[in-house]
Amino acid sequence: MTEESLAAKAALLAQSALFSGLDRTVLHGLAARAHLRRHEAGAQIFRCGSPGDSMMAIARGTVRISAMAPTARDVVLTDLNQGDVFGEIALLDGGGRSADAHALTNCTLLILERHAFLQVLQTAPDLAVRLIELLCARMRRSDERMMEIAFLQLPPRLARTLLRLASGGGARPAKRLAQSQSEIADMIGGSRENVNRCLRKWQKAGLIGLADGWIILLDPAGLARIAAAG
Amino acid sequence: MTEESLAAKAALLAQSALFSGLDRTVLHGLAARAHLRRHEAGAQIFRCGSPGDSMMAIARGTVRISAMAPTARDVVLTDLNQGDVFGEIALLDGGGRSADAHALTNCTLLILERHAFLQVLQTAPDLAVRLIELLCARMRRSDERMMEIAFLQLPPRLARTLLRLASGGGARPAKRLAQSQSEIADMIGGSRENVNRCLRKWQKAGLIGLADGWIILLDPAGLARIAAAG
DNA sequence: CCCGCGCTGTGACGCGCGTCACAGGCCCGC
DNA sequence: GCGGGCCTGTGACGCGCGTCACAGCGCGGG
Repeated sequence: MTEESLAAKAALLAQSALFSGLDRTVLHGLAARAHLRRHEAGAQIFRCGSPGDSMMAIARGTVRISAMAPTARDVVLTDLNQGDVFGEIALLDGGGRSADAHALTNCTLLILERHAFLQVLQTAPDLAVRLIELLCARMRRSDERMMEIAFLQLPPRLARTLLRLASGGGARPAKRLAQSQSEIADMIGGSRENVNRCLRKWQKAGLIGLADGWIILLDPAGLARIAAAG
Repeated sequence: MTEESLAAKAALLAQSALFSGLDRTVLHGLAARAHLRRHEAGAQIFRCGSPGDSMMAIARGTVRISAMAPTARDVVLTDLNQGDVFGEIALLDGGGRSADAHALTNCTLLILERHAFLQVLQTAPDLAVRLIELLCARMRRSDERMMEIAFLQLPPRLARTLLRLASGGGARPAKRLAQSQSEIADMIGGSRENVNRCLRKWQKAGLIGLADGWIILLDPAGLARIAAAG
């Protein structure tokens, strides 16, 4: 392994929220043990249940985490981009993967193996604290998601998702969303048809615009009102 | 604070999976900073959204964690007993409580404040690793729960819950469950009426027995088959 | 003793939403 | 230009399940 590739890997690691700002020696310790892997668009990265003894940080590209129902339809849990990290749960407790991951675009990942990672973890309390924070954040998102699914009807779930896509995705509140209606349906665990009906109703009400496959948020406050309803 | 109460608190802490087996000095460090609190049966311990800067370990009694819908009905997330620990998420990241907690029975809790806990955490890598394991386990349970809610109809959810109550609750697979049908309905996020209908159907099919408010598991394998179905 | 209250047990009804079926528009490759 | 994708758009239908309404039952208290 050359010095350059080591520095390059360290730089890639430092891009992710989990590792940024860590001590240089820790970063280099991780980088020395990490290796790169590429996946083509559409390729399976891992599947739910398979043994997982590594975690990944995304160096380039986007990865979709999804879960499959025993029967047919599956739900998109989240899409991850450069700097995001995934697969850490299976790595940490040595269990199987709890979801599927596949590459949405061509992408290159930094792979950290379990035993190597644990070695570094022992010597780096900062890293442990970061991990704890990461897991807490994951817990909260997961809980929130669960509440949504358990309590909310389809329209409020849809409204929340539109607002989330608008604010979370781009730099500042984008108002135009590119995702297809069936993609959105998968995200909220609903059917494409009902998403369509709901969107058209909101279009007629002037809350959103639909044109060229774009969804344009005209009245975010109105959507927020729907999102808050039972 | 007397020596006795310190040792007593340390002993109580050591009962919980999170702290058991930790270094004595760490345990005593935690115990010195912990204090006891009692709650009467039915009392609210904290509510969702309230600022949380402490975590609790249960010294005695049982605590119910539940989440309320914006509208009326609320779901029981879990019931915790002696040795279990809760409220750690809010403590760790300083955010608000993500659920409600109230005392099911009279109970006494060991309270650990945020700043005190973080102090100890800095100096105890073992504790950090334990915490990471705990959070991973929570994540997995939470994910599993989410999948259940998202994908399964009421009958398989009910079957899973019966089996879980039977195996998780007592020493070895208890076959008689004491919970009322409305309690079970709250656990699975369903209506009391439908739980009843489902149970009676299974009774007629010989899978379970219903007598005196007890639910008796006659054919766990049969229930498992239902639990596995879509 | 009787009233109230919490539990169980059942029928009727309605709504949300998944599913099927189908039509039209757009784009890309042969 | 023409066929086959993938998208949007809509009507019809059915099922699951929540809700309402009500009846019987055991138990503890005034």
